[in-house]
Amino acid sequence: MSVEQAKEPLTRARILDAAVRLADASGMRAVTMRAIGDELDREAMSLYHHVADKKALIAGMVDTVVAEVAESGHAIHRGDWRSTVRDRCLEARRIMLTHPWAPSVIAQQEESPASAFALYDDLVGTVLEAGFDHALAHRAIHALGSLVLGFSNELFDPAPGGDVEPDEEAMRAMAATFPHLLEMADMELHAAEGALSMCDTQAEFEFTLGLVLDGLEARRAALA
Amino acid sequence: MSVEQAKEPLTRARILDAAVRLADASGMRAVTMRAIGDELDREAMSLYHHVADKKALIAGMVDTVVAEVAESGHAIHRGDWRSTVRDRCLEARRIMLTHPWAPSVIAQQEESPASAFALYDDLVGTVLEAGFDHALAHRAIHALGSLVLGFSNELFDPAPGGDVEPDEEAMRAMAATFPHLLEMADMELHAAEGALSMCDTQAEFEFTLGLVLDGLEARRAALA
DNA sequence: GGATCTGTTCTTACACCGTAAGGCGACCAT
DNA sequence: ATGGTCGCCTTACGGTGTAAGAACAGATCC
Repeated sequence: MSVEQAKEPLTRARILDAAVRLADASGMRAVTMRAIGDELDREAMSLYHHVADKKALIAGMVDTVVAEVAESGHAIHRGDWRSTVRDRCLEARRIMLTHPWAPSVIAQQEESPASAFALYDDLVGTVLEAGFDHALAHRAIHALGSLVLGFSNELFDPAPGGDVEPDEEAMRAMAATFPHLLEMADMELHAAEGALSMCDTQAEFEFTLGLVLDGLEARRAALA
Repeated sequence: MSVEQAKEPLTRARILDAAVRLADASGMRAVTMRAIGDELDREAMSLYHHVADKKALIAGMVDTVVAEVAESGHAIHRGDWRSTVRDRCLEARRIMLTHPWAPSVIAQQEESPASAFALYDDLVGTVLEAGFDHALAHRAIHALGSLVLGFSNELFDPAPGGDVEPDEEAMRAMAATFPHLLEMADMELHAAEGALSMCDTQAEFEFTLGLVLDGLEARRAALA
């Protein structure tokens, strides 16, 4: 019996890690105090010594993800502001896609996660140096932030893989009711050449990011 | 006893209405089957005859809000595509603000709400008529959708009213760690002249919407 | 009239959730 | 030894979604 090795002690960090892992694998529904406890081979109530309550735990999960985004910035090459900011946004999105639960959870937070400050400070520094004034920098932050957070939420992907054989009758009814939409879907599906869905979300994200960056550059040039 | 008037019968629509009302007033946490039942003077289990389960109920709530956005379009004046689309987006955002729970709940949906089709069909029709090709129309949809959904989620509002007397010491530490951010906050707070927060979210939304519309117009002009 | 059927509502019950309250053993300074 | 602190566990409670079936209403047919 004395062979039993002491269990790794519980830590806030280990708890948040387990929670994030659970959410990544099985969604937010699976993140319960008891499930996290199981993951770490402890009882649910033991978590409360390291985390105030579930709300704090979720805030911690958010902070973990935002910190991951902030750190991803340290690796990227610093060129002109446009490509620097572009790369950061692409990284941020990539990370969001590895944590599909994150955007909607972030949207529910009532306080900014602490690690967001470092992220934003860096971003603001980059654009100020490029000649943005403070007002434009501020707006840039909001524009880009909402883009990264909003784009994971696809409200519109009418043909998500599954329906191999679309119901003929329903299709005809749809075509009558939503002529433009069906026409567009037709063209885009044809252009996609047998892709699973008509939406290539990555391309659409990059397109929109381009729109926003172009617009910011135009405003910056107008300042000078 | 015979004076008792028959209770209004339960309906899917009445249930969804009550649920939305509850969420608007007290947040999603308050939306429980029992609470909805109370609101309608029924038992919780009675709801299940009109709604498959809670997931379906929430999908119905989303559909109600999206339908509200779709209908808000019927009233607006149809001018050039830019102002038409702009007005629709502003209306959509206004409606989102009356249902603060909606964006994060919409983000969790795995299927497009049915009423989104009418909304998008109308939007696609507007821009096609203005000379967009199908690919550009498709991207426009995604760009604008993510804007409306993403912008309610403010990740960044560092001074939200409450802290009247910011801790001097903490302030100094922050200034050392996040110089650009604090400088910007200073300038913007001064410019806002005693506003509650440095962020005027409506102005920031309209700014970003302008960026996106400008960009789309440039792409459209390049097609011709 | 009564009997039957059909669709709605209510009763009861259960498993699971977050977490309040307090107990128990291992360490550590006195 | 002794008392204190720290980390973890046990028990228990009220609230949640919902499965199963009973109770009730009104329409339909004899």
